[in-house]
Amino acid sequence: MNMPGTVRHGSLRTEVYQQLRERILQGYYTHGTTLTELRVSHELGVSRTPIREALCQLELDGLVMTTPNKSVVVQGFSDQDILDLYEVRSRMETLAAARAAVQMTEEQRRDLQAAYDEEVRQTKSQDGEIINLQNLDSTFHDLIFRGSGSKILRNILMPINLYTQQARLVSLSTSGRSQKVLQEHELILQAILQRDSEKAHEQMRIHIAMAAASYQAISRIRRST
Amino acid sequence: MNMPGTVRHGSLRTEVYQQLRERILQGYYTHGTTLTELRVSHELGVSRTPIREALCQLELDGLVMTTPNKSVVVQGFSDQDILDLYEVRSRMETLAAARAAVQMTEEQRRDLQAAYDEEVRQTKSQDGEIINLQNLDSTFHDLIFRGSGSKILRNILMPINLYTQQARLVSLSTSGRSQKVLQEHELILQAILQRDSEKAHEQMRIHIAMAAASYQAISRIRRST
DNA sequence: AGGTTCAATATTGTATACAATCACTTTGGG
DNA sequence: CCCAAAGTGATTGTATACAATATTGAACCT
Repeated sequence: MNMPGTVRHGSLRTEVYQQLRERILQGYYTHGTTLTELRVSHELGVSRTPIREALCQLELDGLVMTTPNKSVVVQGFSDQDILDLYEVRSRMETLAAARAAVQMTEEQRRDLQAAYDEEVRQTKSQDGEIINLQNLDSTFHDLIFRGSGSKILRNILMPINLYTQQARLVSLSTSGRSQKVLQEHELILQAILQRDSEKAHEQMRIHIAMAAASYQAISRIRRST
Repeated sequence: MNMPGTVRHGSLRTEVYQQLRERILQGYYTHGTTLTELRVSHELGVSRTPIREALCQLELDGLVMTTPNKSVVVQGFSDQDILDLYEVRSRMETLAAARAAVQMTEEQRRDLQAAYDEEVRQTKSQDGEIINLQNLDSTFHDLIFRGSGSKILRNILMPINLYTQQARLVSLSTSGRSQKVLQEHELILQAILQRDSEKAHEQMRIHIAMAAASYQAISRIRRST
């Protein structure tokens, strides 16, 4: 991939995978687009091999559909899919938070606190880009389900967390939402630090319900225009 | 893959993926085993290309861990992982069942009924192999989360359903469990056919709790021997 | 004119060749 | 004798060549 100046983390395959995922999630490749290996290969400036491997992974994510001997077609997420995503997240992340409150190591607790502090800093500063908040939000949730001590939960929530990016971009760009996210995160953090499973569960439920409502409100407006 | 007489469904990649997944789930490749591409390539009699692609997918499933320029190492599932799996399934499949009760089309309802009928037939007949019941059980659950109308739920539960195979093999081999599974499935089926979301939710919760308890009891015995 | 067949072309599926990287051994110096 | 460093073998990462399959379009028949 022709990106001089950037350092390659991991293999080309990984990079292509992330690149394609981002392009689908951000709507660059829309639903129904057929991706021929050669075309993508030219677009990204690498050979077909890493492209194919990345597409295999996207297939498992459900972001593309592949049928043997045919080109892969982009699936993407509809607004309804995003809402379904919140429904699933509500059930899974509440579980993760409840477990994290009990299971997290001291180091993981410190990391979570640090992630929250960074969120506060970025939100206060005027040069806080949306993209930063997006990533910090993502990291906060990431730390929690990593701290749940459940490999299964981690495996399920990791991709879901990525998909949520699409919704975060919309959600966080509305005025006031980032402030609210911060408050909700604080309550979750407190509950986890206090090792209060039930409270962590409940605060996470509220947080995700709020996020879902926020997204729904915006997508309704967007659709009517 | 040198399997004369067998018809190839889909590509080599898919077949290798399924083969490797099965081998890991059935404990042929145990936790910590390093899989070099060349070795697997020789074992299955295909070139490295489809092997690599299959390994990419297994990585996303969390069944193997890959680090750049190093061999992939098998992760597999511990007993604790299996129990965590039931915890997740309980939350996700109850949701799927509740949604399916309302969302399923008439055709999907007929298919579910047919799947249940087949389970009854196989359970009654003496030549009912465990492997058949395993697959029928899997199919029953598959139909439900496909009928939930949520792409996200489907994407999450499909791999989980596969992983549950490992637990089903253990669980269904205990005397009486298959009869109980049948009864529980009947109650779920009824609730869905009656379009009773709450009942479907509750019956699914009970079903999975029973399965979890059954697995836990067995794994405890197995560990003590 | 419309449909069908067959050939040409494009695209995927697989194998292999080559480059980059890693792990291990062995050799040279202190 | 021990440690360091280069070299060697093994293994992954990438690219490309070839085979199998699908798609397209044009010519031919009805």
